[in-house]
Amino acid sequence: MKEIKRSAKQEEKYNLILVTAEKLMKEKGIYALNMDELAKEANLAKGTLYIYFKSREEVIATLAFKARVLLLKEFEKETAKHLKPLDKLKAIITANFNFLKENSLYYDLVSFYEVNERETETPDMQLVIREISDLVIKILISGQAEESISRKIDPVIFSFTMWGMTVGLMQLLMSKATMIKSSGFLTEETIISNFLIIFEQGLINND
Amino acid sequence: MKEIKRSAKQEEKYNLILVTAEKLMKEKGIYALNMDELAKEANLAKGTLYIYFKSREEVIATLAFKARVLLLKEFEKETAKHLKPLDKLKAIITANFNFLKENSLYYDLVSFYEVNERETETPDMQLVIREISDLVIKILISGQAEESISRKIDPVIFSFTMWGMTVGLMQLLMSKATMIKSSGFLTEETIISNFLIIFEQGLINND
Amino acid sequence: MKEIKRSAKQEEKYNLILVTAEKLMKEKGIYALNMDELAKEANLAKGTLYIYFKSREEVIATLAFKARVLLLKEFEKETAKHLKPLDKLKAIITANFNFLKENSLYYDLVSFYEVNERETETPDMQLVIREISDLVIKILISGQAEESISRKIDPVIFSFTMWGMTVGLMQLLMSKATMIKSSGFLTEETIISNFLIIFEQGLINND
Amino acid sequence: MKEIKRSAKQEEKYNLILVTAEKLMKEKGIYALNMDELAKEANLAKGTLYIYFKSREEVIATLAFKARVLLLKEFEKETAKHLKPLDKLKAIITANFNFLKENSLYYDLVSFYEVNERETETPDMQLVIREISDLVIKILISGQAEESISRKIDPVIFSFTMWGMTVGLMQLLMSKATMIKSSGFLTEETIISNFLIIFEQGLINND
DNA sequence: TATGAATGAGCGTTCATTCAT
DNA sequence: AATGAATGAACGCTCATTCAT
Repeated sequence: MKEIKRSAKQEEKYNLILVTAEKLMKEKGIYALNMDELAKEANLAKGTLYIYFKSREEVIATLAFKARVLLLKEFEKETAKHLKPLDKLKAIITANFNFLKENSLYYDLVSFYEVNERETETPDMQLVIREISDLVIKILISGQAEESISRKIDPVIFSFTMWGMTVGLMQLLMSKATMIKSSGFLTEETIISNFLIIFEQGLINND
Repeated sequence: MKEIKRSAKQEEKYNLILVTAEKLMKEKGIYALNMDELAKEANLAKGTLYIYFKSREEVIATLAFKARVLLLKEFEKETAKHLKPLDKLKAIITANFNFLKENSLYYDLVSFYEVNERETETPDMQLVIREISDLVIKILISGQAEESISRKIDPVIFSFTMWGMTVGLMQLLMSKATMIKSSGFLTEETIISNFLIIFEQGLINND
Repeated sequence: MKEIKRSAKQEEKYNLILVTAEKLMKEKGIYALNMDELAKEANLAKGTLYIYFKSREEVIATLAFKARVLLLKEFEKETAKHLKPLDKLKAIITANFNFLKENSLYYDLVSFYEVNERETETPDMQLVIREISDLVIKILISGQAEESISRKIDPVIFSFTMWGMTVGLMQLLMSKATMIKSSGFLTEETIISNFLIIFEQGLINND
Repeated sequence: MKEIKRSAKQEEKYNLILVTAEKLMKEKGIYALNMDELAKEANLAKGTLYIYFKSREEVIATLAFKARVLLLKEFEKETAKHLKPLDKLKAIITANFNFLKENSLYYDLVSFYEVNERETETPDMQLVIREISDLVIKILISGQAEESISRKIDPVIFSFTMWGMTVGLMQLLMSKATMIKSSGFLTEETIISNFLIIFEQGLINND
């Protein structure tokens, strides 16, 4: 994605656009990003945006890509801290949750592309998802090898399932954030820990 | 929600708008619904739409409401077919999946209102979600009473968790539908059944 | 203007429309009058309005007519209280001001038709203006006859001039009402009395 | 008000819009100005209008501002031609009348903003009115100083009164233009001169 | 490369009026 | 006479994209 070599100055401008887009989206949401405002906020001409990005869509897609990469890095970092496969998987879920809390825009971006089948979903982007998927698959296989994780679960399918249910739960946490806060009973943490209980229980080998 | 009595003719027109909106959204997505096209496709004047619906938003909200009600009904019907709590819960997930397959727009609408905190989310609409939630809670409690389901799981939190992870998985199934089909390995059915294994394992009482 | 004989019931409905229109215009201004709201507020079908009035314009025109008649009556009543021609004229200006204060909508309506040359300005309506004009002319002539008012002033022209400047001043009073209140210096009363000084001085016979 | 420097070409387009708006308003009235027609008539895309003006309202406000400035300039020019305060004041009224005859739209615009308390009434615009007001106040004070004008009249209040009654008279002249012409008796000139007689008589010092 | 003026299709909504019943 | 559903032109405004300079 735009891996053409660029001068430092160009690189800078490219990043400026991205950073500014991020800032604006944080303020008003993904859909509200608009090229006029983006240009003005970045102190660039509108036309310039179109030199660096083919379309508004591409700006968003690029950011979504970055978000995924960041998420992947986070997963790699957190799983590395644990030895047991199950702990690694739980670490992914926790990392996911923390990432959401600290980068809710990034999370929106991940979901945005998850929920809608976009034409701009480039090979690059799919690759990252694939890597996340592979990470999970490897962990699961190793867990089955050491017999801590049930062999009933297919690793490839599981990586898919795990991603879906985790993202779904996070989305719900976000969309119901105010409801949760005002409930006086639910907290994000208890919801997550309850989920982890089921999740762990669901995976362990009982034979 | 528009439960004012109407003549048969009016009812017909009201439904015509809804059906047409549904059709258009199926073709192009929820966001793409636009009043010009809706009017033209329904062979009505644009102004007529505004006799039956206060706004574009209300058209969508009405459909979303219908979708939720339909889903609730489906859940009630399917859970009634089973006796064991765990089977009831699994029936909900399966019903969810089947509903998705047959009414993918409706499913989009459910998620749409799930993901975005809309102002048009009326008490009516929340009530339905509440009822779905209650259905799950009751099943879980009865499962814990008969000791088939682990007491580690909080019923209220679980109803929340279950909804989030299920919707998330369904969304992923939808957005990756073509990918799944072309994988030659994954099928929606195997994904669901794998999920059910984890789900069941995660809930059962091991004491 | 709609002087066709009507049954009492019809007359009642006709008046209901007018009264309701008046009420709505008081709340939101002349321009904001809208037939939907008018029908709903009067508990009539929209079509019914068009039985009694040819158009929205006619509703407004009718009310403007009533306003003028009321104003004329007021002038007649107030001038009758005085003997001296100059006092009569001053009474008209004061009456005008009081009328404005108590019936600002009616005043708006008078100005509305004064400022814009409407096609709906019917002979009836012009007649009332003519009568107001005649009232002023007669007073002026009598003042000139008794030599209290300068003969330099042409009565017919004066009736025109007086109407223009008075309405103009009243309009300004209305449009600058908040400014006047907040000035801490100007009051409507001092403005009027200052005007009356000039007015009187301008008319009296100095020979 | 849009005093940002612009290229000649832009200035030209800016003026084109204003000139076209003026033309259209002359044909159909202020209220009838509409952006579609304006764009078409000016051979510009609708969006282009919104580059130069924030809104329809701003187009009108800009024209109204120009009208006021023009009027003020006219007043300054005409008053400068006279030495005696009373002659200066009469010159203002005459200038007002001539301005009206030659720029009836501009006059409408002045009244438009006079009659309706608009939100777009910016400080700039108020300043001009203020300057007109100050011009009158100074003349009156100098007239009182040299004892040609009655001290009974408060200068500040008078500037208000004079503006109201003059604008009112002009409006009436405009709205009754056809009636006046067809009367065979009234002419605009005799109306104005009659008004001036009263006006002068009303102000002079009789002590 | 950079600019930013220009475009114009598109949008949701309003509302005076008509007309079949 | 009375209804109110239906009409559809009209409106102000937005914004992603283009392109001459």
